[in-house]
Amino acid sequence: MTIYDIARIAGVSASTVSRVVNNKPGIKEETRKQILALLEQYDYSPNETARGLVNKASRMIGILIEDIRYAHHVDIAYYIEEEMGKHGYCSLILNTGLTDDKKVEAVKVLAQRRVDGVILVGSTFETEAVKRALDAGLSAVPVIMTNGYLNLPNVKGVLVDEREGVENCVELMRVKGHEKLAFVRPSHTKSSLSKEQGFVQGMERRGFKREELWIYECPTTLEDGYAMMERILEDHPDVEGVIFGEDLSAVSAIRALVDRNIKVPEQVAVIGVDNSKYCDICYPKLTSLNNRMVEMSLEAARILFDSLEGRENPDRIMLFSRIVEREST
DNA sequence: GAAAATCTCATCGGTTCCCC
DNA sequence: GGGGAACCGATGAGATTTTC
Repeated sequence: MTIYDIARIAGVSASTVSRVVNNKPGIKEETRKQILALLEQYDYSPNETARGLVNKASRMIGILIEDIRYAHHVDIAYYIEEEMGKHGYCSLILNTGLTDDKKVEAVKVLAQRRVDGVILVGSTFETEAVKRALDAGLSAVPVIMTNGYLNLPNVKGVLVDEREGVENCVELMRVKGHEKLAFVRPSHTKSSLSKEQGFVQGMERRGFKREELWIYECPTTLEDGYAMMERILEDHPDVEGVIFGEDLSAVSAIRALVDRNIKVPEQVAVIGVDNSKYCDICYPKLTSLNNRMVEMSLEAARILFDSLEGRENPDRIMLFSRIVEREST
């Protein structure tokens, strides 16, 4: 059912139907009522593709996520999709994969789909290849990056100070009496490097030298988190606390400690990052750095909508993380 | 003369400007 | 108040031109 069909049935032109659909003035009340009744009767719904041809707007935004299997990525997509949906925007969510090639390909897909705006989830999009792709294909639409930033005129970033947050985790460990600490970063992203920097600064403030620090890298899986904790215990049996760059590995690490009858937190304390749902379903419950994923997602959606409506915002907005203490510290 | 390359135009479903 | 027509951009069908 198109406006032409409605127009034919109503005995008016398509332009008259279009005016009624868009609540434009200049239509006799009687005609408006008749057309509205027909729209209702035939359950008319406008063809957004056709609208997009004229308005040069698709009412669709793109959300790029590196790996949608991660719980906190799903959460971010959920909140953004829901928030943008309230403003009448439909979300196209793409799982880009790890490599630059795939991320660039995803940017091209969004450009082909003529999305009105884009949200990039995570600092892993902070690469030269992605920057070039955005500049080439999506320079005319607003792009919001969560937990990262690219220096382009149409890009804005919502960042969380995870460096300071992890530094505070080191301080919490000290207050709780845990001196010998290890840090496990999830991968070599800008965000995880920032967390590592927080660990280094926190430890240096306590008199440790950079080369003395126990820093590891571990993929974000249950198996790898478990194996990583075993390795740390093997390398440093006297370890008193471990800070993981994300929650999933930290939860596995607690399991590895419990399996060895090592008391958490009395003998080894554990802290994660993300403050995800995993924190409450393990025993003891995991202390975690709340990097404010929900607020960051909502803020990204708000800034994107502002940009689409022509309202200005700063290029970068910084949110501050805070520790949520549970039983593992 | 046949095949390939190139060009032209209608089509889709809306919106909006101009005019009666 | 309301109709007609141009227009949006990609696509494909058909017409025309070029090449071998």
